[in-house]
Amino acid sequence: MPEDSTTPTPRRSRPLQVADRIKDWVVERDLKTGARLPSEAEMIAQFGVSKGTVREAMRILEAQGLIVTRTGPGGGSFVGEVTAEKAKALLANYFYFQELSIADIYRLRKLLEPELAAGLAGRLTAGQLAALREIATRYDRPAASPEEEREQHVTSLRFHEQLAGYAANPLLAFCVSFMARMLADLTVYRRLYEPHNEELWARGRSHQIDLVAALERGDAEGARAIMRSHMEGAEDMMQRQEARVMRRFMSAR
Amino acid sequence: MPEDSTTPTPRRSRPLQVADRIKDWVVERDLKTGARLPSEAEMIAQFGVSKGTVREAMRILEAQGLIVTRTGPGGGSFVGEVTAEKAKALLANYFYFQELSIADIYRLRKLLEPELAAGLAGRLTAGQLAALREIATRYDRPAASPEEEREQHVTSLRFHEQLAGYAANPLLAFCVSFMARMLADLTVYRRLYEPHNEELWARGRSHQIDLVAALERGDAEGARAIMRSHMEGAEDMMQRQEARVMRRFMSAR
DNA sequence: CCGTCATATCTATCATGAGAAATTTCACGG
DNA sequence: CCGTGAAATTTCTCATGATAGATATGACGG
Repeated sequence: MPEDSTTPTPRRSRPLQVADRIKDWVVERDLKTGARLPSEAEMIAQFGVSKGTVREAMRILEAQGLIVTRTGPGGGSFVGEVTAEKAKALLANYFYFQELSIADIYRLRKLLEPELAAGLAGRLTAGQLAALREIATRYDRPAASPEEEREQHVTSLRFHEQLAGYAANPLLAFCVSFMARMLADLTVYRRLYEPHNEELWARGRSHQIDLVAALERGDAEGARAIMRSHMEGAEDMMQRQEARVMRRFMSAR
Repeated sequence: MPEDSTTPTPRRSRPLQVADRIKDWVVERDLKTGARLPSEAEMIAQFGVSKGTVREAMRILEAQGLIVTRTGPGGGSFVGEVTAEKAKALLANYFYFQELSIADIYRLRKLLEPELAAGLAGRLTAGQLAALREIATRYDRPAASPEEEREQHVTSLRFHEQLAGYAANPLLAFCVSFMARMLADLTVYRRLYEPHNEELWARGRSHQIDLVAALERGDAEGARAIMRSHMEGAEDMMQRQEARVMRRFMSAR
């Protein structure tokens, strides 16, 4: 790898240095989620910096989801597992600047969702299957209003997020779940002249129900085929609408 | 979506609130990368909080890659595009806790890399093709030592990152590039009894060279096939070694 | 013995002000 | 015209103290 020796060493602020040392400290000792970190006062003494500097370092780590802090007796800072939610929010900030199109997202969905479905065939518990069925059947009639239609769309994406949550492959799970999240955060401007397509709605719904059945009977290739078809239908539906990604920070709130 | 009304309102610290308001401020005005934010003093007045609180808010936004700050006259805080590097580092923190296996990563690589290659056929400039060739031919002989072999492996992954950088689809580009990065950060413990497989090395190298040729002549399906084959060979190579993901924060340094 | 509520205590949180460090600007001398 | 250095400006760091919130403790009533 070509080392850029002309880099002017972009000065590393003290809070950043402290944050780095704490990260190293955690990794070296292989501290697990929930492990206690030194108190504010101890860090001040340990690193020889002021309280303000320590606090800024803590905010940095907290913003990345690496620690959590609590006040009160027994309080302090603790190693905190980065949640999928947090990771999605942070990653969404990146795509805020990237002008991502619906087509871009669906190009990946069409590759990943069928693979996810196939991998889940015959591996779900009765409870998981029931949860999926509950979501898939939550709306049993076509949307009566644009608001309701949007609600149904979000629910449908919830189905995919739920499904992703069951995957054994964490990377695949995250990618699929992230895409569903991005799509749910779209602002959809329905073309007024585009009539609501009831047939597409019915197909999408039965796809999800059929998919759950295929998963239940362990039919991997069937599940893959259904999902592939489902993705094509969904993309069609999105493309017919004039959808744009809402340009905003998802904000990790 | 089921709203959890039992959520005990997990108190939002003042720095977090200030960070939120600044994000909203940026999004509302649709400020672009490089746009100037109010000075520390102005924010203190604007939000009615102390300097420390404002600074903590800035560190939060900075940790997420959303702003950069400079000292001196004309200095201050500025809207800062989240870089791919930063996004990868933040996301890597998530997988630090997830026990990701080589097989998990390759399952996605086998799906995405061929697609990426196919989409690039006939779309690269002479300069881009030359850059790829330069990386692919950087090592013209089998590795003589374990260190050299690891170096070659990292260089090979650089090839894929470079390729991803040319993709038109930002999501696909990011996923592929991220996976290459994760693999490059692996700690590879070569099995001592496993002899270096010279044939696999030669195949991998010619794959990359053939791929560039296919891309140059606009042969999408050829590129896809070569990449698919290349992925299978690479996975084989990784699996033969005893590789584990290094458990560490990539630290966004 | 067990639950519940007030209270004490522990901890992070928030505020203020002084001074250091960095970086641009601009005047000055070569 | 160019380099050098002083001044101005902005964030950065430190120091200290007061405050608020969460938890544990213990008293009290059932």
